[in-house]
Amino acid sequence: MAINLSIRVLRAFVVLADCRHFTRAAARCHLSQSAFSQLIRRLEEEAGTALFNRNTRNVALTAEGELLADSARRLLADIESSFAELKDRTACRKGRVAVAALPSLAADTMPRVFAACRRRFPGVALELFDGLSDRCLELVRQGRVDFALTAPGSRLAEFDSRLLLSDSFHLVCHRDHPLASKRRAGMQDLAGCELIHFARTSSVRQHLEPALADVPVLHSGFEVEHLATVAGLVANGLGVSVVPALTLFQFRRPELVAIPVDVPALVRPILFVQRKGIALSPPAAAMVKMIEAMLPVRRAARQRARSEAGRAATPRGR
Amino acid sequence: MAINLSIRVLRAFVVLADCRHFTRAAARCHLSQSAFSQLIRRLEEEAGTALFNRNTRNVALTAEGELLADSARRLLADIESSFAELKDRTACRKGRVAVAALPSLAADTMPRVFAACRRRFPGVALELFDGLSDRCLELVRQGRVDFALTAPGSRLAEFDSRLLLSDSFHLVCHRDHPLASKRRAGMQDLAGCELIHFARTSSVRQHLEPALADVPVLHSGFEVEHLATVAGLVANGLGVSVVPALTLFQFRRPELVAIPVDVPALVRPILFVQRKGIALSPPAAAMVKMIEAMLPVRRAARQRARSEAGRAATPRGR
DNA sequence: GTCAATTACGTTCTCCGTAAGGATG
DNA sequence: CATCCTTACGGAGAACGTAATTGAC
Repeated sequence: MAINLSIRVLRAFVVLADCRHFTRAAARCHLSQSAFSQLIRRLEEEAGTALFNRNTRNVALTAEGELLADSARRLLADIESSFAELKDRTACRKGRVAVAALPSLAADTMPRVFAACRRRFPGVALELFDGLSDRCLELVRQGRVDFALTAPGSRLAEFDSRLLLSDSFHLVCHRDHPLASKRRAGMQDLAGCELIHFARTSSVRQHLEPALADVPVLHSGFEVEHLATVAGLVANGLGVSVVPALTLFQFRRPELVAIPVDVPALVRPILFVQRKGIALSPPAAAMVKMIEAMLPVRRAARQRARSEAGRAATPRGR
Repeated sequence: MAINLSIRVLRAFVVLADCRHFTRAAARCHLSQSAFSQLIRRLEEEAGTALFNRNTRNVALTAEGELLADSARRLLADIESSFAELKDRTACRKGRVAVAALPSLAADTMPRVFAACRRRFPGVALELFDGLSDRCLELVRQGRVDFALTAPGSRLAEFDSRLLLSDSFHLVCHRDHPLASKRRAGMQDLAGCELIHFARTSSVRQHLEPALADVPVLHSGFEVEHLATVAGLVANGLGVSVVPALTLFQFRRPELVAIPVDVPALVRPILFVQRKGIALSPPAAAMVKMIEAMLPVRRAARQRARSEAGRAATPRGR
């Protein structure tokens, strides 16, 4: 009673309806003519009626065959377009990738990733959300983004996550500051400096706090949210700050100097986070691959930044 | 590359998409859960992408799965309605039967067949064409009718035909006519009678001609086309006629008498004719079965007519 | 520890191809 | 009698079920 056709059978049926010749239709379907004959017979059994009037000389659709042929043609077109759509998505010719990232990554790394992605997969729509780690995780939780690049946040165990890179910290100060000539800095070097703090909610602050526990820094009274503000304050000699390497692009001004902080424990882990047990969509997976491929470059860039740090954080050509 | 799904697989996919539980979906598809799992895996291979995010605890569609599920639901509905339409036709719930028949059959036999057919297959549209045998055959040739009930005509070899019944002849005359009291008649009884002829094109005339070759009948001067005219002429004592049993319904008047003609060679074959090598549509085949089932009834009716013939051809109720 | 999906493996069954058969023009 | 569809039959591969395995909560 239940219908159990295969698409192959429907296609073979339509081919025979078109060329009205078993031998030729069989050849066109890459089947022996005998197999083709059996296939049509089975189809007719399933349909419960003859679909072709045929003898050894002529083959023509019956009225029922005409009816089914119309449906079959429509169905095949529909099936094929549906699968074409699916293939377009798996081949990243269509689709959408939404990413949440920390402001630092959203401002520098992700635009470069997106640019490469747009070049390679022009049909894929790209979306970016920038926010602190809790906001990033919330977007992942809601399924509004495919994945997030963020620091560890609350309830991280709800997600699948893995370490993408370990972001080191740099001391940034005015080039006229006493520390500006150093090639490397330790936490104790900050003793007596006026430190510009980040808001307590930021992951940077949360990483710095323990490391600064026993360093007698002077509190500048500034506790800002945006890196650009930090840069402005430091550039005007109102204090120094300690920022992750990934944010250094904000500090590439002639009057500023960035010095790597040599405290192995002081690193900000950047995680790749996605919903637990959810496979990435093909374009999202492709983007992740691109991000990972760009990571060595970034590491090299970090090395370059480190070696440049002795002089000044000069703006990179772009 | 080419798609080779079966409907079963699509249906299984939709079932799983609906109930998001392999074991239950497998049961609903009457498959072992293992077979079901493999089936989904094969589908995903064919689709080229994961369709479900799943672990041992949760099953949910991926974005690609959602896409395919939408298509699949639509496709299944389409396929099922197409096949339902086909089943309706094979089950004679829908369809059309067109028949060509000689005027005698079209006026009496076919209406009764059609009435029975309409009762039994109310969804089937019925069409009737009445015409002489060449016209009937032409309609069959053009495919405008499914079959014809007719006398042998020109180029009969072009068709598939078989004898449906042999129509005997009756002498019809006014009840005051000298022959009216006979129970049976031979050709020689017509000697000296005024005979009302049919048009030369009619099959009746063509059958009578040879049998009358050596009978010295008087020619009435009438040569008409319609049986009702013959009946009118005979009823008014303007002559006698010899007509096939199937036309006797035209002569059921109190003033008329019908007497069977006992000439074995004088029969008019009524053929079932269809296009060569063309299968009948299901409702047409059903109608043919009904016609054949009604034939014994007709034979019985003919017997009844014969036994009534001694008295008068009294009108049957209706 | 239990429930559920996957994997392994032997069996069954479908489907194909070769070859013989039969019908038609 | 040549062409072309159908039937017969044996083999290859797909699909199924049982049972063991893995994984999640």
